[in-house]
Amino acid sequence: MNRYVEQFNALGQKDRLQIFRLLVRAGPQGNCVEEIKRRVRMPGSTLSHHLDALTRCGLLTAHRSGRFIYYAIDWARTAKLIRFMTEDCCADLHATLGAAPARSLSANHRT
Amino acid sequence: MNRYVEQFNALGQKDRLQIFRLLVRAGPQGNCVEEIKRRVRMPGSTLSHHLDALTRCGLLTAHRSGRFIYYAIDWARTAKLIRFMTEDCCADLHATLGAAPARSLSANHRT
DNA sequence: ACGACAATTCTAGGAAAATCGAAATATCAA
DNA sequence: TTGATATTTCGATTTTCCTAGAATTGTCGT
Repeated sequence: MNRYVEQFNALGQKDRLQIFRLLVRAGPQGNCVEEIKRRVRMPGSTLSHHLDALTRCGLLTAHRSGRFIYYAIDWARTAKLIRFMTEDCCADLHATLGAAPARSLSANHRT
Repeated sequence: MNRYVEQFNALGQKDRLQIFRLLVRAGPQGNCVEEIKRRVRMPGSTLSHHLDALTRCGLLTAHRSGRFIYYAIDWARTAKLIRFMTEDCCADLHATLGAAPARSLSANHRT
């Protein structure tokens, strides 16, 4: 579960979520840092740290190709995170996704 | 999208994720703070801050009943977050959820 | 080997978050 | 109204995160 904490934490930051979504749209090849930088506009060192955070927690993969390093979504891990949310974490919700049942929370204390 | 950032961020902390999962299992009634505290074991003031964070970002609802304040999952909002992950954010994955397709990222540079 | 380019690591300052004891607020019961 | 219980707010400390310039590493072309 600690892995999930780190992943949620990685996505819980404006710039990093933006980067993540960008790479989702980039497809399996991903994008090199230069390309990402062109789109999100931030200093290289800052971007590098964000990419590192996303990679360390398993959301992205990185591989070098010549002078470029390509970052791409790690689909296996990402799928696991989603599964965690829908099945493990939100077991109850799983059945009612989208329905959002009305709660009835009036008179019930246990004393 | 900022709402989602806050929500991911809220879940990106060990204790808060634990609280969240606890409340998922607690069902629509939720639990009062005392009950939660008995299970997660942390000082009241710390717990209170975590509950506040989870509530402010829309993941929980709170309502008073006598001396107790019950916290429960906000299913509508939680469902929205999951939908964001599966549909909006991970559009590509949406089709292949659970399959975790093998990536082929070996020899493909664009230079 | 050298110069240019891609990206990371180093370093350090500032901002934000986590923590928790103590004091405050709210509700109930007698 | 007093005392007990439930929870939050206040205040202060510590830790963790974000940011970004400068220095560094790795790779290519010539």
